[in-house]
Amino acid sequence: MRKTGEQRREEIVQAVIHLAAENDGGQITAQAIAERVGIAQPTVFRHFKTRDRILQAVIEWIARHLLGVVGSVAAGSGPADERLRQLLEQQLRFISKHRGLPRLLFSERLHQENTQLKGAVSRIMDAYTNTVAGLLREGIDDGVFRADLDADDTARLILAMIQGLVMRWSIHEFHFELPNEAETMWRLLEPALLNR
Amino acid sequence: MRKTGEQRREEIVQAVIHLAAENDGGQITAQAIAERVGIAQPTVFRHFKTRDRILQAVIEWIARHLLGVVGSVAAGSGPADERLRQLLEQQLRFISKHRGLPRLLFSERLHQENTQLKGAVSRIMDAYTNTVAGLLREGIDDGVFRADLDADDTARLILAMIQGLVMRWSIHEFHFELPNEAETMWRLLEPALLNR
DNA sequence: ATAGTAAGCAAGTAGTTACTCACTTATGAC
DNA sequence: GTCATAAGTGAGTAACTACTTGCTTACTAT
Repeated sequence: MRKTGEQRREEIVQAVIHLAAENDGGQITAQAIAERVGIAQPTVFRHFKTRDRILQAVIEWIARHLLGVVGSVAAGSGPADERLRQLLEQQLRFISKHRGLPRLLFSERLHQENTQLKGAVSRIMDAYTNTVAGLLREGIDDGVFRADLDADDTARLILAMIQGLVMRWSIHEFHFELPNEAETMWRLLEPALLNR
Repeated sequence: MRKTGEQRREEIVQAVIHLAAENDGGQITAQAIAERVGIAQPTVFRHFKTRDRILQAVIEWIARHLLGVVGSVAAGSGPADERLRQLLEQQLRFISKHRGLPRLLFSERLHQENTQLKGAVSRIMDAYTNTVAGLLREGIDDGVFRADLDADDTARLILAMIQGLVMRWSIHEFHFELPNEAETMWRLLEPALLNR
């Protein structure tokens, strides 16, 4: 009876995220989680009834933090194009500090194992898209972005680019600096988005 | 002794691709493969020594066909921008006919289980990027595409966009027409790539 | 002090997995 | 015809999985 349940639950969530970041083929099993947290395997199930509940808590953690970054940058001040650029960079910077995130969010394994999680991921992606689309609409109204942009389509494509980029980073075992890619992305996006 | 080994191996590869396309949570196990092919489970291992060998053969099949599409369109005639547009559409059309492909190529499950496969996926992505980059360079030389484009960076981002798009399609359980998205993509890409 | 509560554990269970073994049977070459 | 070869099978097995059970121990409120 060393720590409270809440502390342990947080530790377990963090353990899963760290395990996902390790590419040594280690699976995210109750045993592996327990070893990482420093408790016995059955104790894991004292804090979460089932493995699915653990993954659910992990997705919630990711959603909270990932959308937190996006939201705070998008809601900032300054011209829309500058905020979008900041959003890209801050997002990539955050992900690069939490290597487990893409492997958890985009692993089909997880989705196959738990259909509920697929819905949760969908909802995160939708919220993300909506935030970016709102930022694009602001920019269109202000005359910064091209008037003929479809805000939703464009937001979805920007998200797709980030996803694909992060996946390449993950497949290449994090061997390049993810935040640097924000500038590369912006070089492609700028002439596509900006008015004139 | 109904069929030859080669026939059975091809059937097994196809079974895996079809199993991956099913979103009912079914796993790609030797048992599931055997049932689909219509043989006993141990017979699967008569044709492939291990499960990894099966997945390797599957990745090879995917590489051959996926890169076949890209290569034939890229090597065609006509202006580079038209060929790139065609490439996007044909690529998405091909993937939409083989729903299992993204779930196999991008599933972390596969990568965690077998590091060799990760390399194979990397190689497919590199070959893909090189083909697109070549097409971009042609267009730049012909004055169709902007001269200040970095062909490699741009090719990687286009691939990333396709990957992210296909992933959204997969997460949304194939509920939208993938090939239609080629036009949406092109609307964003055109002003970013074309000269003037 | 003590009683209730909640965290902890050792040992076990049932299910699933990839893979093996000993054996049978179909097919094609001669 | 026969015989080597290779496809096929039923019946395992060892390893791993999520999860349970019964019991112990630490902390807290009174």
